[in-house]
Amino acid sequence: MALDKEEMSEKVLAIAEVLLNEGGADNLKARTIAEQAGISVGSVYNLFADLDEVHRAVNMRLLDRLGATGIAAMADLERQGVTDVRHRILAMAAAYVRFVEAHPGSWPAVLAFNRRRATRPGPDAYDALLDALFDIVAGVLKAGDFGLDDDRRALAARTLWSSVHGIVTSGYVANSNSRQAEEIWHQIELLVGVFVKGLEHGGAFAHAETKPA
Amino acid sequence: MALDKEEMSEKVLAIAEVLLNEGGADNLKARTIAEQAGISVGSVYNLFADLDEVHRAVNMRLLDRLGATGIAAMADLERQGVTDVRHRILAMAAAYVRFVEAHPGSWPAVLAFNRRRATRPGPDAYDALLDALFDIVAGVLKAGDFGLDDDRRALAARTLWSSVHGIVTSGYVANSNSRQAEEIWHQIELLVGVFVKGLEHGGAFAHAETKPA
DNA sequence: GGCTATTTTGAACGCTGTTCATGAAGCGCC
DNA sequence: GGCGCTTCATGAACAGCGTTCAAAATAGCC
Repeated sequence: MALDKEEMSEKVLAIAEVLLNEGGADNLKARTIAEQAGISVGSVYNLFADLDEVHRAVNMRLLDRLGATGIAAMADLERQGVTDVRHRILAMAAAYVRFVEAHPGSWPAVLAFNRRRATRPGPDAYDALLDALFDIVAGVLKAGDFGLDDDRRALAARTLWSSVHGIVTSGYVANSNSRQAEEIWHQIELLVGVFVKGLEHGGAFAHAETKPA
Repeated sequence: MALDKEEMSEKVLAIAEVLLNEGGADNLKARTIAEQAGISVGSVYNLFADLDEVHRAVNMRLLDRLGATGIAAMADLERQGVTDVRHRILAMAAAYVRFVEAHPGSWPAVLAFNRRRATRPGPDAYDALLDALFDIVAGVLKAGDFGLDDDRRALAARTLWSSVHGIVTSGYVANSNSRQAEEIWHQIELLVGVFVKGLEHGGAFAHAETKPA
């Protein structure tokens, strides 16, 4: 009859996700969660060490889902036979933008989340999820033949990711006007355009080219 | 003898900046400010409407200083006779990175700061400062002749800014290892390299090129 | 001095995250 | 059923937060 421990945890996380999405990190309150889940405040702390762990768990779910939609977008292109690198990157970026738009409140919370209390040593599951996202982008870059070694391609993937990420967050920190959505997309189109063109013309090694002059 | 109202406000802001830098937004507490400034809690609220206004004011000071260092970096290059666009952009980015590194705690607070309580209509002083930063970048792009009209160049400036911004924040959200500083700089070098190369080869109009095919 | 306007004050309010003694509920065993 | 033991849910209680506001102190003026 009563919910399992794990079921209740998921219920709590679902509630937490809605709260985060509606009002950001400040809206994640232990008493609200308890009330909506039909349990007591103390029980929340029985399932999770503190609210930070709840927030962290919600973020991981979001990152996980983002990765899944990214892979799905890739699969779609594969099915359609799209091989053009620029198009594929744009499709990835579009998936990212859609995802962020679908989570207007909780995505800033994902970004602003400061995990300074984690155990010091080594990368955690959080970083693992981010790496998985990088790998997807790196896979797309692999398709285009830019004469990049593995290290340089991975660097390019991270750079591209960070840049798109910056465009999206810069745009959404401002106002969520309808014009902002256009602005974000224009920036992404320009970025991907110059990025691909730049890679084609060896811009990734601009430093080495300039030096011997 | 006693401090002027404005002097006290500046003292409060100086204290607030230190607090933000040391412990982020959570470390900005009314009672701490009052204690360190030698006044009572209520007096803080006499100078500022609430803590958000204090935070906002600190952020504005930081953005102001960032703009000043950017202009100073530009002037340095001018004096040295550096005209190469790539070098100038890299110098700008370097100034930005140094600034962020100099404010490890308060810079995330600037970015995460959500100004949703401001009066709805129109851009405020906050946006004006950000626009000033954009203009600096746009000025650098103007030097290079990429065949861009004003709108497109402004878009490219915003894109470049957002991308660098994304690289820096992505890098710093992770861990502040010494390796991270290198990673950030490698990403910036690659970004600027492909960006300039891409602009030189008309990558900013990749969409128009691809369509008629 | 006295009178008024202004400013400073800190106790008090309502909210927060978090804890923990208390009690209820399950469970195996006789 | 009765009993001991463990496990878990509970919500009052605590410390801390931002913010307010009646009262006290101060400043300004005649």
